[in-house]
Amino acid sequence: MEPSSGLRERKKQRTRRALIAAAARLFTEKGYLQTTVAEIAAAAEVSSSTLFNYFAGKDDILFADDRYRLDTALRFIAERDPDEPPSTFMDRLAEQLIAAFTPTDGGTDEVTGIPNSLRLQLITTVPELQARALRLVQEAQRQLAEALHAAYPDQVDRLTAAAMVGAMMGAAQSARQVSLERNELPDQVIAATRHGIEVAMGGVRAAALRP
Amino acid sequence: MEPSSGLRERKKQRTRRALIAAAARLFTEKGYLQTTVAEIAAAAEVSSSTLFNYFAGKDDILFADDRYRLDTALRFIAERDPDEPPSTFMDRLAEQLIAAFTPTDGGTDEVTGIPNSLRLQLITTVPELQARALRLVQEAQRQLAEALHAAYPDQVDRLTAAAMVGAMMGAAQSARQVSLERNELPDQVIAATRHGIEVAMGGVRAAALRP
DNA sequence: TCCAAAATTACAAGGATTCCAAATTTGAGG
DNA sequence: CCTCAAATTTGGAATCCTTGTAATTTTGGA
Repeated sequence: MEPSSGLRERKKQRTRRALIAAAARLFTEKGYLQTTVAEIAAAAEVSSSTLFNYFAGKDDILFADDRYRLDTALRFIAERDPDEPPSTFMDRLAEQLIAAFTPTDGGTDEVTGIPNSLRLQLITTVPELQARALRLVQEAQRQLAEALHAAYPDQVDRLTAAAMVGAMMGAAQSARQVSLERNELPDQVIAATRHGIEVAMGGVRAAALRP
Repeated sequence: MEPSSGLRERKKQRTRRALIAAAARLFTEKGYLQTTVAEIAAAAEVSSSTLFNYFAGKDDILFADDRYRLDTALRFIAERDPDEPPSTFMDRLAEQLIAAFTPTDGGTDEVTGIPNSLRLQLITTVPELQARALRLVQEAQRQLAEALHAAYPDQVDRLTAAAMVGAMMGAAQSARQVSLERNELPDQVIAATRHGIEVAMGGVRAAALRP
């Protein structure tokens, strides 16, 4: 029982990547709605049944690596300096979130190899995918808030933690959206996101100081 | 051509209400996923085709009145006292949003007659409906931000308006969610929402004062 | 009463998703 | 190398949502 080495495991990873790659290619060529699950499976040389073994649905293929991103942020919170006060920590977390929101540029996802531009275009274009993305963000917020409370159990109660995370993420998203709708350049999108978080930070800092 | 009186129009409204009522009843009795579109149509004594004439999809039936709620908030912004400064206006808007978030209690929706408890339970339970609700919230935020900017074109730019609305709504939602997950009473849910908005207001007020 | 517009309907088709049982492949032990 | 149990894959049926179309019915006004 080799958990991460055996042939079986390697083959599974290869199939998984093949499915993601096939989906990305077809979505780019024909669009999301015009691509059928059967076509993706065929392009990856597996049956449709197998596709559903790997992903819960057509939309899940695009969000295959989301747990990875979230884990990065959760680790950032968990591994904080135990002596750092909440107020300055929130400032650093803000920077971290800005970085996480960055994938506006022309790169490709580290884990899945999906071009960020494709993902972004699909999320803003296809209602079904926008909805999926929003659900993931909400779940991420939940966990971030929980981690924040766990990091400062005596100084930040669950409710305040949720409010702080919600304010930061909500402001960041809204501001970012405005910039994206203006078709601004990546640098400007990041600046807009930063501005949004900065607006929220006014209240977040105050909440972090008042235990 | 009587726009809102004729028999034709009245009959349409009746059919619409019948569909919503049938859906609400069946969702309550058998659950959302277990209820088919055909069953809803049959219970309302129309064909499935007609159901799709009235609603874009099964999930839309539950959100039939959302435009109404949003319009209320938009009117609140549009009809502000032209001389009121942004900072105090935002305080009043905050109260307004808390009220809008209130439907936690045991009442039923004014427009559709759907019990708030049913809607809330379904939204938190069925992923598809949660996603739909989140998309509606995002769209509402967009319009609120636009209205806010329109109300104070010289003092609140679009980006800051979006950030303010995003922070308030994000914080309110997150905090409310925590309270709901604890199965708290309506009063406590409202208090939690208020707390969330209060956290966000710290930054929002500052942004409203800095033109 | 008669007509044109508006609604409703039946029906077919396409596609996502679930389920299940059969067939295949893999890993490990002998 | 051989064999077997477990893990994977697969084909295919079945259900349901959703869209599109063309026929039919209903409605309001002339």
